[in-house]
Amino acid sequence: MPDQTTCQFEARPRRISLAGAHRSPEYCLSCGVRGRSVCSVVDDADIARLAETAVETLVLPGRCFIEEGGPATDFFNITAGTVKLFKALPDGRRQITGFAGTGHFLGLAVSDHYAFGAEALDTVRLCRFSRARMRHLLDDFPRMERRLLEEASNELVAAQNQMLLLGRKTARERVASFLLDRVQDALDPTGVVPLPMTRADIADYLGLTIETVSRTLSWLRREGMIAIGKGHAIHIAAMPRLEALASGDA
Amino acid sequence: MPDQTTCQFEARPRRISLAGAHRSPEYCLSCGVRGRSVCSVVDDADIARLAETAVETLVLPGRCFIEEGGPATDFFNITAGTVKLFKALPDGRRQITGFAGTGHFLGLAVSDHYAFGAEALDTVRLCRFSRARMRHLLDDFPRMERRLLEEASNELVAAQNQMLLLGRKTARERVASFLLDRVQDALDPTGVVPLPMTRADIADYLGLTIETVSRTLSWLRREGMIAIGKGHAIHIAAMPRLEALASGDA
DNA sequence: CGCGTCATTGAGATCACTCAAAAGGAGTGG
DNA sequence: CCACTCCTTTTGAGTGATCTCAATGACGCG
Repeated sequence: MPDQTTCQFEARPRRISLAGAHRSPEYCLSCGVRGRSVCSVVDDADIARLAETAVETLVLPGRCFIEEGGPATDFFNITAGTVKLFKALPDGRRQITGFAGTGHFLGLAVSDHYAFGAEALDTVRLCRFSRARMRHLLDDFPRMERRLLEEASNELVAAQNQMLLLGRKTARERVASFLLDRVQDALDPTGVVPLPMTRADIADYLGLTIETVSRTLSWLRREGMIAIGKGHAIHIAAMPRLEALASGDA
Repeated sequence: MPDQTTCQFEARPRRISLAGAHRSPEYCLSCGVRGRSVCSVVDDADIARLAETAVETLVLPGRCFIEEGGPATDFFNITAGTVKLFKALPDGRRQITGFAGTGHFLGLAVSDHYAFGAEALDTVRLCRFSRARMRHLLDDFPRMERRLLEEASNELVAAQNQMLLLGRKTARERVASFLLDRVQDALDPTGVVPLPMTRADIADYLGLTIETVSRTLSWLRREGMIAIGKGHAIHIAAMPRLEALASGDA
């Protein structure tokens, strides 16, 4: 079982390319994530610059690869898997500030210390950029900065939505909002929500307890709004009712 | 009395410069806010480009100048006063997502609709940039984009802190955190916190009710941690105890 | 002085939390 | 294949922090 208290780098880093003395750009060119991430703004011709800057890293489930308060040495681009971002209080209370999936960019910080921690939910693959190398990259590709600004803007909007949720919504509204966000994120029109996170993670994300999350999901099931399947998957049975609940119209 | 429900543009816009056919750059050159805002990255030589892009606007206390969900037509740079940013639910519940003061840049959004509303707390002066003009400005001054990215990063960190507060802190911890943030913001080492906002605003910011905010401030006073002065000003009497409370060490 | 708004304080209600126990699932080893 | 363990999830009962409702007090303004 992964130890949640020790937040160590248990990753296995290796260079993107293993062939030849130079790191090859083929990896980036064939990267399925490129279209969805900051990397998309770098042309094929310049991709070598990108490839030689990145280090591929694998993070095992439950492992922490960003330690809250630790020195901010790297930026990360997630190429596979899902991570949770969180902040903690000295007595152990936790708030998950977001879940970051494939294509997400992590580590934006003016300070030289990370303001949050990051832990892998499942096996996560990511590209790692040292701060110094990233700075050179941004100097050479100003379009990356624009793209990062877009991403940061989107995250700010999400953060504001989450503040509304945490500050003003009831437990039922929070869980409904969460499920809808997830189904949006999964781009699955059938209404099946994959939940790679535990009840504890959902609770820490919604500012609730495990018990309240569980009770609320049971209530949604009894009300016929969702169906709870095997293996952490939930099917949304009454989308309009759930949407009304999530937006507080109920 | 300002009507909070109608969120209209009650501002009095006028061009920055009134002298001559061309808008003069003197306004920006002598602007006391320039050093603290995105404008600082534009050299004196190029300041005319900046000046001709901005429109000075005055917003009266209690007036809304960004309507949540309305078309995102402009960006804003606050040159005087304080505004509150908020989101609302259909039934009237509100969450203030932040207070923005002099030098702050508003309106970052990828969407063409504002994700939040903004209302003046006191008389607010701001520079207004249309989206189209702003885009040209960013094309010409890439350093502005970098500066905006820094500002967005800082706001993200603040948003994450606020999520921790809203999701996991008690009422006492929230109020203590709020007072400390304010004193930090005011750069006043004497520990006097100016509070230009009402109890209702504080409550909507901290995810509490007016009554709880009031009760908690009274409790802090009884405990000797603060002194409540005239005219919405609070003096912090026991900084270390307040800090311990805010961080959850109590 | 009288009015409206904002802030404080009190009493009771409620939603979510805490504590506790049982049920469900996954992995391991006999 | 089953027994066993560990962990997660669910459900129940009671508590408590915060909310709601209500009244009073303080302040500014015409």
